[in-house]
Amino acid sequence: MPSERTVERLSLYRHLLSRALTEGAAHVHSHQLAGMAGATAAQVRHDVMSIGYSGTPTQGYEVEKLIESIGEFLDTPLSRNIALMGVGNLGRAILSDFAVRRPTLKIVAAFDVEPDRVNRVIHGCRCHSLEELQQIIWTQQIAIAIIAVPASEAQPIADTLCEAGICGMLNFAPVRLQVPQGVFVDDVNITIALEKVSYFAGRKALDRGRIG
Amino acid sequence: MPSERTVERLSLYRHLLSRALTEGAAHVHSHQLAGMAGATAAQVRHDVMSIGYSGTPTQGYEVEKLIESIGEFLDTPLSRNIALMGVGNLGRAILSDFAVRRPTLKIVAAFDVEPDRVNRVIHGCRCHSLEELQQIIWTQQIAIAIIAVPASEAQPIADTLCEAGICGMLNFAPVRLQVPQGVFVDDVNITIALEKVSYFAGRKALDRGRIG
DNA sequence: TTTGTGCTGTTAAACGGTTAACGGCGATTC
DNA sequence: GAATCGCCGTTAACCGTTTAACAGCACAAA
Ligand SMILES: NC(=O)c1ccc[n+]([C@@H]2O[C@H](COP(=O)([O-])OP(=O)(O)OC[C@H]3O[C@@H](n4cnc5c(N)ncnc54)[C@H](O)[C@@H]3O)[C@@H](O)[C@H]2O)c1
Ligand SMILES: NC(=O)c1ccc[n+]([C@@H]2O[C@H](COP(=O)([O-])OP(=O)(O)OC[C@H]3O[C@@H](n4cnc5c(N)ncnc54)[C@H](O)[C@@H]3O)[C@@H](O)[C@H]2O)c1
Repeated sequence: MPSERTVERLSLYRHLLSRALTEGAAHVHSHQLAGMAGATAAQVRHDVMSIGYSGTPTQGYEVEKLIESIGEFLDTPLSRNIALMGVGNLGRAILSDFAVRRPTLKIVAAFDVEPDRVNRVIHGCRCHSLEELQQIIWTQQIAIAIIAVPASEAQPIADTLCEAGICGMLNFAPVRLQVPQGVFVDDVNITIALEKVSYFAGRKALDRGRIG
Repeated sequence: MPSERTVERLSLYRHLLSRALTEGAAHVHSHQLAGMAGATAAQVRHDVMSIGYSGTPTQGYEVEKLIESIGEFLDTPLSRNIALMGVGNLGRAILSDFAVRRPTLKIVAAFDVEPDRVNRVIHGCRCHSLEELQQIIWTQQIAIAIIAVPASEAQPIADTLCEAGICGMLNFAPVRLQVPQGVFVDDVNITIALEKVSYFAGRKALDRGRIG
């Protein structure tokens, strides 16, 4: 039962390792990976141990094998298919980002209410009307949804998604969604993140004598 | 010295309280605020105590006063002015969001290298060339920056910002930035967030018998 | 005025996560 | 082949955060 933070780090490790692999690295030491990830060597070793992989002394971890082990641990029995709810400014930005990069997860369907968006292909992803939601989620085996609709629509959309059998959501709307147990929700709130940065930047600046 | 989590919750409280205020609520109880924020009543009381505000028994917290107290605690001596680096898909989405909503922080200047974006006003925010960076950061008293440039440009941009005296950054590029001590960086990585959702959604679904 | 109720403020305990320490082993070198 | 070095795996301690428990008080009702 790993913590959320541990899962986040493992995901980060995998991305860093994939990049290192393309740069020709066959082995990495715990302190090297820690340096890339902004963690400590002890934490890396602890995380790696928790997924059951083992490196060798003096050689470190085999990059390819470690990537594979993280995948076996992180990649769930759920399908990798994602639905995007709301193809507005943020939704289109996310689609464009996924079109360029190729993560382990894939956005296979988008949904919107605007008639001029429905049935169009945006950044390689088809946009559907909400009536098709249930059927497409079933046929495409979609388990995860990204919520990028206006705040007032977020809860109704979440309800619909839960009824359709969605298991997890990444919510960008500044609302705390009410979902039944068994559905996982993670919030991304840029305003809160900015206020956090502002607070700690101010404190750090005071310590450094930049201001005050 | 509050933790990052505490600051995030305080910021969330303030937004919830502001909304409650517009809906006519003059007082709130700890368990009510906890319900809105997805926390526990004990945690709310603990957080409120940490900022030095006190409510009254049977009445709870005065919404307006509590908002004010959170503001006195969170709002740093830093100016509320933010710079946006990179006016691409994500940058424009963020600008449009800030143009609609009115948070405590404000994006007062944007920067890009594309000639057709420079000197144009996008969602009410003027886009400048990088040559003007240092001067505008000084004259506009900008302390915080949002990084929405391609991954390959993120570190150079971060270096430039640090030299210009920026105290904090919110980084959307999938790179871990190297910055001097005294500069606070927070990362928002959508891919990692999605993988986290996928992992825990899969686990929860297993527990609920939705799959497997 | 007096009593009762339910909330807050505070302190303490429990929990989880991070960090440190150390034994063991593989590789390398002499 | 032996010894040395350095890194990994594991356990334990430490620290911080969350959670719980309780005393005190303000308001309402009688
Ligand atoms: N733009 C950003 O950078 C940003 C940042 C943080 C949070 N957010 C949040 O993300 C959400 C979307 O932001 P945006 O800037 O893309 O807004 P937007 O208005 O540009 O886009 C919203 C889209 O959702 C569609 N929509 C409306 N109701 C719908 C429904 N019931 N079902 C499906 N689609 C529906 C609209 O047609 C529109 O295309 C908002 O809640 C916003 O607060 C945005
Ligand atoms: N689009 C998303 O939803 C999303 C999500 C997560 C992360 N990201 C990350 O955010 C960053 C931006 O994403 P995007 O989709 O907006 O990319 P984009 O290519 O659409 O926009 C990047 C912008 O940065 C500008 N730019 C390039 N070099 C610059 C420099 N040196 N200084 C200033 N501006 C410069 C470009 O001209 C362009 O306008 C990327 O690192 C991306 O990986 C994007």
